[in-house]
Amino acid sequence: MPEFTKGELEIMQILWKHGEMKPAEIQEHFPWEITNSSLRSYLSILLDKGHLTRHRRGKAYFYRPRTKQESTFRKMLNELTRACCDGSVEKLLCHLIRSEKLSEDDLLELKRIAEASDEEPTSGKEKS
Amino acid sequence: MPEFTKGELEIMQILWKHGEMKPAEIQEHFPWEITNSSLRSYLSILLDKGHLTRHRRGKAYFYRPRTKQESTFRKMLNELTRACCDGSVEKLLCHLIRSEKLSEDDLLELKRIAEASDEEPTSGKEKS
DNA sequence: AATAAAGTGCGGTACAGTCCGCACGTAAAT
DNA sequence: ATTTACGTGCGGACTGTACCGCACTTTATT
Repeated sequence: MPEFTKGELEIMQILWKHGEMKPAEIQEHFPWEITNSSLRSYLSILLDKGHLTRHRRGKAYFYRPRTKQESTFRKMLNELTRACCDGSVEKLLCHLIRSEKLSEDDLLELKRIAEASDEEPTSGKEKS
Repeated sequence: MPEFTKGELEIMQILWKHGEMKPAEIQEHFPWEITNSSLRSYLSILLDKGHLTRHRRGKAYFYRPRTKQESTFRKMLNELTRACCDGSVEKLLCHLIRSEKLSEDDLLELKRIAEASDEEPTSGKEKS
């Protein structure tokens, strides 16, 4: 149960970004060509799964996300960590830093964030 | 084309960890109950997709990963970043740090790694 | 009230993913 | 050479995903 299929995830992204939309609007923002029909198939599946709500306004339904981007992020991150980093967040960080995805600026930013969070730990999990 | 399906990814994990195994061995390490038959279905799919090689030893085939864990990591990370962090690695880092997944020790480690990579950038991507 | 435009519900096809049984091959043991 | 144990190949069933057309409903327009 990988939370979302490819198409479903696309829709969630668009909705997370724009907040509330009707099918035709989502269709316009969709990253590839798709008919309104297909799009609405996804929408009703997401509705069934409980990831979306909708309510009528005018003659169309407007869809709104019920599942938070944040919680999806965590699930995907957990999966990634489990699958490719043997469940270790440390390995994840190492991979991340060695992955060439980070620019010089990112590294400095990272250091800054780490120091800030280190000094003022608002949500740090205790390990010892 | 999400690279691997759930079942396929499980097998890749096991193989990444143990290096080379025959079906019966993989089956034992599989995280849930599955028949040898089903398992082998996955294996032949992975073989077709080119993610695995196999060669006979005794009367059984031994399977070995052809696709690297590292490259899978990158693809999954890209997808995660795109889907939940608007494509920004910075946001990914923020999410990560605020996600309560990191312990105090992790943060210190993070700072250490960041400093090390900062001083000796072996694979840093230029941004400016 | 008739029409046009916009939107919905429903159903349907095609293919991928998951799961399995069974007949056949192979190699060692008797 | 026959049996037994282990392993493989093949094909099948069932479910989910991706995708779409069409008939119907609703609202605004004239």
